[in-house]
Amino acid sequence: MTKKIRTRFAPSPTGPLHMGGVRTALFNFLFARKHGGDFLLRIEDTDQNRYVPGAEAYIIEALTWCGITIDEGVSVNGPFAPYRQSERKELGIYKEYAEKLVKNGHAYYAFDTPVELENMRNRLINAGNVAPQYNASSRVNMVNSLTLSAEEVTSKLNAGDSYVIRLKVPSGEDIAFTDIIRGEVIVNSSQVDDKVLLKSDGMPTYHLAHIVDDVLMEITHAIRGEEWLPSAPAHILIYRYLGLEKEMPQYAHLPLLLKPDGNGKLSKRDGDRLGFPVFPLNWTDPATGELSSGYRERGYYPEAFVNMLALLGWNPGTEQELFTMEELISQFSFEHVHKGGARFDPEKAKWFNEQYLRKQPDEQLALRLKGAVQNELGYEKSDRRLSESFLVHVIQLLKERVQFETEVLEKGRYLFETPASYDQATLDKKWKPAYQPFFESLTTAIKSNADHTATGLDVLIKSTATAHQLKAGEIMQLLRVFISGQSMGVDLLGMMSLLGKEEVVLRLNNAVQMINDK
RNA sequence: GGCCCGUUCGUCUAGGGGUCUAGGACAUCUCCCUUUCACGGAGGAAACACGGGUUCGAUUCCCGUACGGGCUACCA
Repeated sequence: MTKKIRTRFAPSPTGPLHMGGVRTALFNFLFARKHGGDFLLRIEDTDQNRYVPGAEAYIIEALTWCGITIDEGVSVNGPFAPYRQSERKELGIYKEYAEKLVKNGHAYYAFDTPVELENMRNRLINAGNVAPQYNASSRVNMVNSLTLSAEEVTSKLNAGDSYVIRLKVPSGEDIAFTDIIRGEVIVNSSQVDDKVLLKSDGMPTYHLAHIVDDVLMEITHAIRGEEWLPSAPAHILIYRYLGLEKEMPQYAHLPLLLKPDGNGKLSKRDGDRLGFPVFPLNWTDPATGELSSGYRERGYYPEAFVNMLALLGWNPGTEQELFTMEELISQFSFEHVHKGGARFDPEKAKWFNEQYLRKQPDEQLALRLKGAVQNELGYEKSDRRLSESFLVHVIQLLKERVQFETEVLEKGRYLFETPASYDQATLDKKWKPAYQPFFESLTTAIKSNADHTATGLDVLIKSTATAHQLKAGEIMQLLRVFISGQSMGVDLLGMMSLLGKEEVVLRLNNAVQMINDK
């Protein structure tokens, strides 16, 4: 009988969810869905000092925005509730497991004060040890249930002395485990310190908590970031000492997301520095009021964001680049997850958005554009520029020239507003007084012409040009500037047709007026 | 420093002993399309970190070196 696949994303609510965290959640989700399993969200709030209000809600909102649906967890509950470790602590489960380890001789009470720990480290450093550890060799000099008599320990415990429970890691023992992505990993236990399992405030550390919960929640695959690889051997040991090796999930350590430039992993600072979001959603730090921008507010489609993220460290083994969530689910596999870290490229992220923008139906883009136009330009409801036909036409003119919906109005402002100024460089370069009669008769011609379609205008402009012994090429650029104020932009004829006869005539008159005034 | 993990175009990556004259995408360059700018089309430049093995043959396997990353807390 094969167990039902169950994965979990278990973030710590210490701030907004980093895009690397979203990717970890995504891979957990994809793997679970692919195998018809469950995906859980567990909140690992065991560090009360780092707890940030609002972070948990942010995480849930971010995952929801991404389309990463949760089967069980803080937001939806489930058979293994509660899903918040601070609440699970009340169940006494962590202490129970920690004490079980003490009883079977694989963990011990340690009463050392912070000062004593500090002294120990300094002693070791002075002795030439670069990385001082609380381990098999140093613990013999410390205040713990291994060095104290049973009576002393009991009396300290009864007196309510502060203590932690540490894992008793043996020395010189090879610990091997199989990582789904990396294969066999072997570490000598001498490299592992006696990790704190239960803190003096009664809270478990991550090391103990994730194991207890993974077992209790019947997690089959623990998929997490590479930063956990060095402590994985300690986790293996805990499972072993708990007699739970058969229940141990398979571990998969994902490669990290690296900075677009320079060295190191992607951090919040890179976003500020290079001008791209590092977080899925906007986040305002409750303590400092500082705002970190999110992909959502930048105008990214969640589908584009997720697609981009999926391809950072994973590939389908084919040349396909655009995936729906369904396709990601059906094609995801650890065999195609990279081992090396992936440098994040903000340019490619934009490209993904552009691809998704083009897939949007014109009518929907127009509808959303309407909201933006109303907001910014505040037209009357009956204004022609708010009509669906006008807006859809705007979209058609601009759709393939932008990467974000917000750019439509930004780049196409002149489709809504009569220009207040004209591109001087083009005027200087192209304008000749001799052209004036042409523009005047073109204005008249347009005014009296019934056919205001792009092709109709094309014919009209060309014939008027011919009548003035001009070639179309000579005046087109000027016409563009007169109509839009700018030297470049959307298709000129399409733009004139969209604007309508009245507006075109108005703009042409304004332009000629402007020339005369100079 | 120690330990662990990694290393194919600038970037994300395909490829897992002969098919590699190393494929795709982003970015970049050139040309075409075009009234402009884009889009689109065509093309170009661009990579197996290095040194040893193993092998008839290594981008692919092994070992070193270099480089990069992570970890080295009563944080996760």
